[in-house]
Amino acid sequence: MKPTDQLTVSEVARRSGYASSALRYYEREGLIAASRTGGGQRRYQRGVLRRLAFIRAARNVGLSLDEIRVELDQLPESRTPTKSDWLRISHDWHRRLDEQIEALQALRDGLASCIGCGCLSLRQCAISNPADVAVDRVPGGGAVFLPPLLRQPTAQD
Amino acid sequence: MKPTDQLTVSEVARRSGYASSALRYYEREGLIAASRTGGGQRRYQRGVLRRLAFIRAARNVGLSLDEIRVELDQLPESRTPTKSDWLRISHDWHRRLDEQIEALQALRDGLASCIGCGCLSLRQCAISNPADVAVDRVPGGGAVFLPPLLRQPTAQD
DNA sequence: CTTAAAGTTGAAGTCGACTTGAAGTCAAGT
DNA sequence: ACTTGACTTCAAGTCGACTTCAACTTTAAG
Repeated sequence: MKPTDQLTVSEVARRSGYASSALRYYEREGLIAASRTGGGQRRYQRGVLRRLAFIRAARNVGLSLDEIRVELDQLPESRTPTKSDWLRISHDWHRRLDEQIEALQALRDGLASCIGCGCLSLRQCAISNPADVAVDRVPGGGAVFLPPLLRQPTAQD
Repeated sequence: MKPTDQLTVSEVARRSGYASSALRYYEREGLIAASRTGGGQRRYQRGVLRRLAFIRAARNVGLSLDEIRVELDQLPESRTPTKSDWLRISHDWHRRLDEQIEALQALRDGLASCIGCGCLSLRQCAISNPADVAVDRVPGGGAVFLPPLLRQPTAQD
């Protein structure tokens, strides 16, 4: 096998769209791995690109790096996710997205009714008071939430 | 007029649902105002509750405090927003929410197609590569994004 | 062999929106 | 007058996900 799976940092950065500092950070966080040259430089295997695409996808869906690590650890080693792995995960992600969408729609619709009703005081306003939307707030402090911003798309060629 | 508009910090905190530290922070940031007693303690006017409700609503829609300050400054002084003020603002918020919803839907639908097509590699995946969704990225670094989490509802009585 | 580009580390900085802590002051009831 | 709880300020801390910096070292080309 050719040096095809001996990608340098800059190459992975370019192809994944992540900054090299982010790659180092992800490695420290245990999300990706790399071997080293004699001199101590990182060399990545091709598979890391798929892993990074997965990470970005998960971030887009709203998962934290901690959650992503758990998800990745569930796929033993570098085992390529099986069809059932992917089914399980994508179903979960789909559900998350649905929840986020529903929360936003409820908020938007509440706003629409506010426009109509002229409740300028916002006192009972569904927008400032979306209690029915943000339920499921876990006692411990966890929560149901809407996603952070949409991350940069992969620059992968 | 009775001391009705001489609310103490703890009272505003209780009725607005914001921590008193948050109220102090908002004051420093120029979002709300308070008068002082001889001894230097804050006394709020009733109107601050409406303002806080507005702030929470705006936060729920995804505005930053900076954006909210601009919005508030646009309403000269403590002028109660007129019908047209509110129409303008709520239209803007509605639009923002629609954008966020559309972005999430595109993401979700891309995910659905991924499940069907079995593109486990995620190479061309719409989820890791939602370029068409996150357009409008301003050159300067601004962006189009999805909202942060849904804030706590007002505890206002 | 030289050189420039690319890579290395650890520590510290950034951003937004607050919270926490320490140390001291005010307001109100008895 | 005393006590207690509410309040004050200013500085620093927090969280997540990275980025930036300084000071070196390795690699590859010429």
